Amino acid sequence: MGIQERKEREKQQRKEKIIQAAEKVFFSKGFDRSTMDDIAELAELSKGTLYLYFKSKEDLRLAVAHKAILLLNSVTEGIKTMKENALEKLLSMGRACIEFSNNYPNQMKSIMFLEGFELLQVSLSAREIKEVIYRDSPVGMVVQIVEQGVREQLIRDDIPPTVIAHTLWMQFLSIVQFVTMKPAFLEMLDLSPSSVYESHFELVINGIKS
Amino acid sequence: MGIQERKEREKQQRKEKIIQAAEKVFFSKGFDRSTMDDIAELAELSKGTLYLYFKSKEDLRLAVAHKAILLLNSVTEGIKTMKENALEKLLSMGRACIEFSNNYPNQMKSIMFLEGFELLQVSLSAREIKEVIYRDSPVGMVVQIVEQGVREQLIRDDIPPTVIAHTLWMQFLSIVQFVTMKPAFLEMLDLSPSSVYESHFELVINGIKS
Amino acid sequence: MGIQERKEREKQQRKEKIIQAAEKVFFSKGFDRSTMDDIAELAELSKGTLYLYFKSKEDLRLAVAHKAILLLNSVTEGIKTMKENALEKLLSMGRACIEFSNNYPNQMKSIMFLEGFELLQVSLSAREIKEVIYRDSPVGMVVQIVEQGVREQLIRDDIPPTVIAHTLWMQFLSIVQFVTMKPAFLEMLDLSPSSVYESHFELVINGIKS
Amino acid sequence: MGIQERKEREKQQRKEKIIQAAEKVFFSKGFDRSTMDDIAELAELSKGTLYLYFKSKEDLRLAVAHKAILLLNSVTEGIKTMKENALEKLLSMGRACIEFSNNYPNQMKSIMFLEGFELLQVSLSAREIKEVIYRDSPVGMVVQIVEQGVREQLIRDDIPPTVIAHTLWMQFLSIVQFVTMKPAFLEMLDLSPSSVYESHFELVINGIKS
DNA sequence: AATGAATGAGCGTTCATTCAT
DNA sequence: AATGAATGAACGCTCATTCAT
Repeated sequence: MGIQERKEREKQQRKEKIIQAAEKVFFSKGFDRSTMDDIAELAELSKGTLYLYFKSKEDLRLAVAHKAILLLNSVTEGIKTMKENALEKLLSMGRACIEFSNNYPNQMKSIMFLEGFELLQVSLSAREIKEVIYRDSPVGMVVQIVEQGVREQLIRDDIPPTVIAHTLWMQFLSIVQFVTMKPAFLEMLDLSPSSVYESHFELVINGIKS
Repeated sequence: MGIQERKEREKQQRKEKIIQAAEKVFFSKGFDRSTMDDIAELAELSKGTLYLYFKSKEDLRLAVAHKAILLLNSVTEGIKTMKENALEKLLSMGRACIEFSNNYPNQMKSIMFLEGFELLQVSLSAREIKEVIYRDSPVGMVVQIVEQGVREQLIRDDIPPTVIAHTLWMQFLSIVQFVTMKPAFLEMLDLSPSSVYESHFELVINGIKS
Repeated sequence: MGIQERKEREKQQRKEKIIQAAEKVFFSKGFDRSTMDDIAELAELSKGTLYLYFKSKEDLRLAVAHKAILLLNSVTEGIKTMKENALEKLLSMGRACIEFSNNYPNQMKSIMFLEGFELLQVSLSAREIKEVIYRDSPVGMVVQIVEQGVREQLIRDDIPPTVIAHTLWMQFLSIVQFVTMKPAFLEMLDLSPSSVYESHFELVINGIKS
Repeated sequence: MGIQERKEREKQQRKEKIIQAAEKVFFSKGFDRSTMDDIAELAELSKGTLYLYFKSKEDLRLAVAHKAILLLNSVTEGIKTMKENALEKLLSMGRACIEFSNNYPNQMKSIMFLEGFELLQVSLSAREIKEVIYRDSPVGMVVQIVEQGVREQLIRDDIPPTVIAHTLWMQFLSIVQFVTMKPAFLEMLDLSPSSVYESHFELVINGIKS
């Protein structure tokens, strides 16, 4: 009864707490430089306890990434069913992602990290990557919107929608990365993050119009 | 005299040999997974000697990246003085970079790596980053070309040239990263690298036109 | 009453179940490589429950050994009251032990283990050793038989019976150990276990004759 | 020249020092309970240095055992060429081994340990065992002496010499084990080690006479 | 009585860096 | 200048034991 449920809930909370600690550590020091000790200390748990919830550091990395992707999806989900046309939807989605990036910077870094560079240096099988990372990747939604845009004759049809969508997504991630990871450059160039984002959208939307 | 010069030359050769060894090791195993032993063995020097030429592993990483950037610059340098218009120059530069990426994949990874994600996870001071990495970054040339394009009224002037240039460069790196690091996806989507690159150029050039 | 007795009986059964699980685990993986988790899982009990019945892993090891010794005693007990002379009894006892070793190899290993080498590497007080291990050791019976043999003038009396008995017992254990733990050598030497055992008996009986 | 030689000698001395420390630790606490930290501390070296000389803990175990066997061989070697008959030689060898056991108790324990119980729980291939442990095992010499005894018609020929030799050797080890590891029992039985040894020799020599 | 979550000391091994030669 | 032996702080992970429920 209630007691069972409470226990289960506490277990989930603890798991969540570990994931949150791992997020912070992974994205302040990088995955390889993070230690299970760091995470345990931040989670206010013993190192041994971590292994009660996650079978390895790699497993924890995966959990961190998956959670971030699900969170981002929950934020962008509503856009799918909106009455907007494809170009407006892409813009909405971009802005939603940026808002997400402001609200949950660690999670955004996590997504970039896992969709990004280090992927092939990781000891994940291709199956695991697809299952865990890409099954729920936001890029899927981008593909759908681009396909809608081609049907609406708003988006050029001379390039396959999947290519356009992946290109857009990668470009978007790169801009977020730029803004997030190199604030010093923005200052140097006397630019605000939002102006960079809007310029980016302006450029790419312009680029894909039919 | 001659003896002095020979000594100096030999010193440079040794330094170069170490950098070459480090390149190979870093980009076959990843930076964190590379050991100074690996590098020393490949350089046919003792581990202690490495520290005569580079004060730390991080310092060696920097040297590797800098060399790669200089090499890329040497490849793109000619474009600056060509008779082409800005849009043609951007395309030329993009294609030159891709050719560079094919000819020197390790060096290209190095550039992406150092201009990319991990940068702030690294124990470099902001000064060092600017000095070593950005002083010679290819993005400087992109800025010049975009400025030329604005003068030629080929490129939109409603967004500052530096923003356009950096956006282009980051987008370009993200596409190279995508093609290089995730070949499995290209296969899945039944796409060739060159078609992805050309689509990318098509989109972004279209996007920046005035 | 009945309820009390049933509870007591169930408690004993649980204890026995734990010992059985421990036997299996200890003798398939070795004591040090066995974990309390292994044992708990096999006993279908929680790890914490193990500590209700045994105060430590070492305590459990002792219980396992003691049980094995009692079992061996039960097998050899009948020999004491037989009508045979001492030499015949020794042979009978040796053969009974070998049969025991075939029927209960794990238990035999346990006895060898605990009477053997590792003993002093174990955190047992001398008192505990005597109490638990030697109080019921089969060597006691060997002493009695040798004393009978001396009375019967079949066994030499120039060496104290206790010495002869312990020597015989240790030699016997060493042979069982040899046969049990190094089957590869028997194969190499093209020998069957039983021929080794019979040779051994032949030699030692011959050696102790008066 | 001299400098090279000195370095080499110091290296050997360090290796030897590590082996000596390992011997002490292994045989006071048992192999599994011994830690590389223990050994490093006793050797007055850092733990890392241990791995400069031995690639793993297991490798160190092997070195300890091999050294002990070689040392024992060096002590018994002279017996082979003596003018004694086989029975006298066996006695000489037994006494030499006992003297060895007194002078080098750790090494003797090492031999017993490695020829003894734990052998098959060890992650050594059969090849390694033969190569490292048995290639030089003293049992080989026992075989030769027994064969001589059969030729001299002093030792019974109804049991194959190899069986007799291995049986003798195992019995001998078991007695040494008894005396070495269980001194409390000797006290309890009011026996001196030497009387136990002599009784043992008396019994087994008597047993193998033709 | 029974659980199982939590602990934390400890393990074998690695490797960037130092330093005597 | 060059070496390579030595260091020691980490690392990911394990597991006997405890204790609140």
